Amino acid sequence: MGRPPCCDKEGVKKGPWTPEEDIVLVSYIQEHGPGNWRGVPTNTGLARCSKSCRLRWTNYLKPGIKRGNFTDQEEKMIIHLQALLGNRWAAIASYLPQRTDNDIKNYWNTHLKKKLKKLQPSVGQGNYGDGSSASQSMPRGQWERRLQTDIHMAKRALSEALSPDQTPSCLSESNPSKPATQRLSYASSAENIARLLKGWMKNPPKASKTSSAITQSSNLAASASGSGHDTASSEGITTTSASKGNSTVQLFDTSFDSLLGFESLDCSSNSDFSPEATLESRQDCTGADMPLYLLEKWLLDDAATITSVEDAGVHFF
DNA sequence: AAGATCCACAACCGCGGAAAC
DNA sequence: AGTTTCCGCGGTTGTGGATCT
Repeated sequence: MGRPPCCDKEGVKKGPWTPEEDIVLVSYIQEHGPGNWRGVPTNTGLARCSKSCRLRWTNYLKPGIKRGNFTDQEEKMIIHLQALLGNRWAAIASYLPQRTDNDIKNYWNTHLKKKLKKLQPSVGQGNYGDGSSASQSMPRGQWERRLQTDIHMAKRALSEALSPDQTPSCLSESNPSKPATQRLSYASSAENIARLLKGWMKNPPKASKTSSAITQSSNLAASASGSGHDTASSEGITTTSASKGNSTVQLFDTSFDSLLGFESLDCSSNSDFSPEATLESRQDCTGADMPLYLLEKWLLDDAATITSVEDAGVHFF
């Protein structure tokens, strides 16, 4: 039995997140780290359920997330992995570290499904249908390989959990003098928020009280996230003066003081934080640029093959 | 120009597994 | 051992923007 809904209590806000909420959430996570989601709403004062907070973080605010514009490489990878794993988006997402399961799922449902249907009229009968057929009619050998994939995921998660300071080498090369996790984390959070603010600025809410703070904040976020790519700064947002007596402003000053702990994170000076550069630099260590036949081989072959592929210098984990 | 329809994506919902009690 | 609680996952829905009529 599943548990009853966690968010049926009164006063829980639903719907799109506002920049204010994002800032509060990111600020809190910056301080306490992700996890213990139940405590997030109470500790932050957010009128959101814990689930919503977790979702917002994992799907949107979490550092290192790349959004939109799936490359051909990514697309092929998703198609292959979907055929192998079925609709197990979290597992698929683990091979595309910059993409969230939700993003992949959406992309599959909105783009790839149709694309494959066009290409293969008999798609419903094969592996490239909706994932259920892939997993349900999975032969035993393939099921075992799937299990093996799960084990690899678990191993990876475990090693990450056991070594919080350890990050993939590609992420720590840009500035060896600072903890890579922190550097990437906050820079990317700001980047994500800046992106959000960009959209928000197009249709700012009527409450002018916060808009000046947000405007200021967006500039801060934009500056923190570096320049030259898709951020609020590229939209030509002007800085407006914010009244220091305004409590809202103070809130955001505080939030961004906190957030801009990452102004010391050196992200602005590192042009590699542009989405494109980040992708490229990461591909070196994620295996995203790995030839697909190797990937398939790796997924389909037995453990010995995995070892040999890794020995050849290809490391997913 | 206005309304209808389509599309993409963010967010919600409910379930299952696992940990905590 | 049984129950409750939490987290994560996959399916689905709602909404806003884009396109079409």
